[in-house]
Amino acid sequence: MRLFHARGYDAVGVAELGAELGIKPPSFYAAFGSKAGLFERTLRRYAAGEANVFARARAEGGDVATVIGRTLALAAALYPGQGGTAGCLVLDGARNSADPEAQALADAAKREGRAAVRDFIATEAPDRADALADLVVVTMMGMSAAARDGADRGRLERVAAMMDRAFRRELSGA
Amino acid sequence: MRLFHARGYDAVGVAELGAELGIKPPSFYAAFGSKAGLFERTLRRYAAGEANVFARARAEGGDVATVIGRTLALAAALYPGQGGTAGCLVLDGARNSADPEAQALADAAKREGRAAVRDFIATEAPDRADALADLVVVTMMGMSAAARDGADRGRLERVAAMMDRAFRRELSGA
DNA sequence: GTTTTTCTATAGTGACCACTACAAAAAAAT
DNA sequence: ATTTTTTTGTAGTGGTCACTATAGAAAAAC
Repeated sequence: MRLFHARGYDAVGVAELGAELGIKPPSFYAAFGSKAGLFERTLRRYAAGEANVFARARAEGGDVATVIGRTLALAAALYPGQGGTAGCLVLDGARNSADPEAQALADAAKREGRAAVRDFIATEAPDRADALADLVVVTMMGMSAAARDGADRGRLERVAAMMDRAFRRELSGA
Repeated sequence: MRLFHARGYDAVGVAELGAELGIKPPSFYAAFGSKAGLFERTLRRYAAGEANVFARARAEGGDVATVIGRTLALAAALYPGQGGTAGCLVLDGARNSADPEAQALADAAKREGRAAVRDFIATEAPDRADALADLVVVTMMGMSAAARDGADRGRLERVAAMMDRAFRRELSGA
């Protein structure tokens, strides 16, 4: 997971993935079927863990604005990463990949994440849920890209705080 | 330029670039020196043309809030692209590239663009210029990523309009 | 202890990568 | 018209990619 997260799907080879796991290519293919097979598992584990900042924010309760603000703050804390694993694996892991299978897997994970945010927002603002979900998703994509380009936690948190205010303002009615 | 923009630096080969230009590999290397050499030229042409939405927005005049709002609106109109060339070449062209030279070239272009925005914002809000520039850059990165993932012009313009309001609010003093 | 089965390592598959040596053709110069 | 220079196409360089055939080692069954 670390390698995919740090360098993206295409830039890491099967031999290197095997070395990280302590296995050789034949065992790799016996275990995962293909490079994309491991990527799919990796995405699943990633989205099921602490990287799902929206799920974590929602678990603590609160109204829509509170949960979204907490989501952005958690993303700002998470995205700088460590050991080169910056940004979000789902949002940027298959960016510019030449492999359509990897793109499709990441795309499905993104759609799932966006749908969860959209449906949650819809509980308070059903007719503006799409627009507000786009605002949140675009913000998270931007924060992930900025983190990948070296933005540290302080800068991301500053942006997250401004976006929290923006979201509250938009939610409460233009 | 079209190929780099549509698929990213790594995913397009020299043979294919030559075919697009109507030349064979040896002529390609005589003309550009290397694949990264063409990428550098491509970035320069891109940033010197209509893709530099901030320069275009600034050329029309107005105060900081007006120019930034116009910048975001122009980006929303440009980023959906055509023929697969979605998003911004500078912001996403070398994303996840395995070639450090391509990354460095894109990085330099990004820093240049951010500095221009920052310095412009500093003419009205010198002590908040960094934070506000981050807000603008993160927004544009997010819009570029969203466009690459298939967001159409309508959705991007909706986000741009909300971000315009957010920027105005932040600029006028939290 | 012998046999059978499962696993894994070595080594290599063809395909594609950025890049180039070389020779033929076109252009320029004398 | 001949020579020199530049340009270009053919073909191939070593390297790396995802992926696999085969054979030997470990483990399980009897």
